[in-house]
Amino acid sequence: MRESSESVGQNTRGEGYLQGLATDLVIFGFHETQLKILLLEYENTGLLGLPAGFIRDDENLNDAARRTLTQRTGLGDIFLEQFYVFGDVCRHDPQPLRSILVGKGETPPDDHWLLRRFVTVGFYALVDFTRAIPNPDALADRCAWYDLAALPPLMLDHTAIVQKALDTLRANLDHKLIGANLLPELFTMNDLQQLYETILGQKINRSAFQRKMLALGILERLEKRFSGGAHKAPFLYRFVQESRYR
Amino acid sequence: MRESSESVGQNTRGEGYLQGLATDLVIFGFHETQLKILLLEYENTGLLGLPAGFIRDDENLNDAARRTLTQRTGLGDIFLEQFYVFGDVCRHDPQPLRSILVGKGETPPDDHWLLRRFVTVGFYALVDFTRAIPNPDALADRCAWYDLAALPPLMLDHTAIVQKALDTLRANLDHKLIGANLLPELFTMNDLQQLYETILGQKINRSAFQRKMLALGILERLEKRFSGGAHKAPFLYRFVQESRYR
DNA sequence: CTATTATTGTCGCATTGTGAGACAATAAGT
DNA sequence: ACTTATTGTCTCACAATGCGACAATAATAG
Repeated sequence: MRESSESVGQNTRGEGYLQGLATDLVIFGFHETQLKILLLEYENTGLLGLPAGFIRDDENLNDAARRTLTQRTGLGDIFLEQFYVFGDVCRHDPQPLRSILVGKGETPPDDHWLLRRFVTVGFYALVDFTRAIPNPDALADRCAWYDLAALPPLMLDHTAIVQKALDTLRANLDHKLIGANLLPELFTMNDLQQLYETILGQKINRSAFQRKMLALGILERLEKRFSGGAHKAPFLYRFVQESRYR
Repeated sequence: MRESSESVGQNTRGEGYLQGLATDLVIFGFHETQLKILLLEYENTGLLGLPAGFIRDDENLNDAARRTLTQRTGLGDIFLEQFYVFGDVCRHDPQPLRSILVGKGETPPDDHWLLRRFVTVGFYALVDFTRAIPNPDALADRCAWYDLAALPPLMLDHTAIVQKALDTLRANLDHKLIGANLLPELFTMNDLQQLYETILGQKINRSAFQRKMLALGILERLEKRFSGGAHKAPFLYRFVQESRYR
């Protein structure tokens, strides 16, 4: 699939896209007891930022966000949801985008559409770390996972956007089936508990957690696992089919 | 205060406003065991719709929504929060807006900015029914309360927007102090319970509700009331100061 | 092959939260 | 004074939760 974003730089008026509106994606992954998010690196500028996207004239807002998600991860059928709209005037700072365009060898006019004020709709996504294939967009040089607990400074207000996404994730932990989207197909009860502890940032009682998760009736217990670590081999679990993806 | 929206009709290019972005407000009130919302009436067209607003070039998104809220209700210091962005292409239908402009004696050109596609940020507000003074905008003829349980057909996708706002209200009922914004300064425990029952659409056990509310420590009990109905006079309550408004 | 050791699955107990009913207190009307 | 309906509070049963204890078990050490 050809990425239309290849042209957003040369397309100085942003023709074919909604003006002044964008999406910012906080894409969560989970690996080795760490929550991670995908960031884009802009090498000639030293800037780091969230994956972002624009909305085509003839495209639904949510579809635009999902298109961007698929372009960055190679995955389509995963959890993705709006969480907040960032619309303060003080967000507007054309400098980072100008640096990025210049770093790409372009000389953007002062009224380039990407240098104007943008309102951005924040989305957060939950992806299986082992299945995602990070892929930069036309303006970025790399796309890579970063540990949420040791996040470097981000461009614009992206740090605040990440914080708000994390708050939303924590608030929705009980209601939505978050584990089903952040864990691989098969996992142990300990994997699940470590995920919850990492998201909430606090310890959870082991037996109570196990009891509660099993009582929900959304887990399917398989045969035991063997190769892994020392000591008693735990069961493997899988989410029952209807519980994935919402 | 002069209402800038007086000019959005004649201002055919929408100069000074963000293009293609608007706010829609679901303003909840509570009166006589009924949940109500504010609607605008457009007399020459038979149309009904939610109060909406635009965002100035130099204005924060949330401030724009609050400005519109104040213009419609006369109230500023009340609960107001984003709940969803409606950005589907199929929302776009220039017909209702055209009818409204024509009904106002204007002849909008086909490329009038109000007839283009709009993405709208949904906000919901909680107001004290007894304090609000409904006030229409420049395009509407009346602004009035409508019973949520018997809502007439609304223009565009406004019925779906109201439904989504109600879903959000129910989901947030425990976390946010919703009673503090929908009830008058002083109220009885029965008032509070009827509000919760109306929002949730189901009966609540009386003693359990009272026990739980008192345990939250957010209520201040005053002297008894007298004049009201027959039978034992209930206590009056008030929310402790810090609990209002978030 | 046996003992050690750490981890897992499960159970029991104490505490807390919740649903439902009961009762006395009370304020208006008869 | 009596009736009646509503309120504030209590008790009881039951469910949910936090916390510790226990046996089962799988890899490793001797």
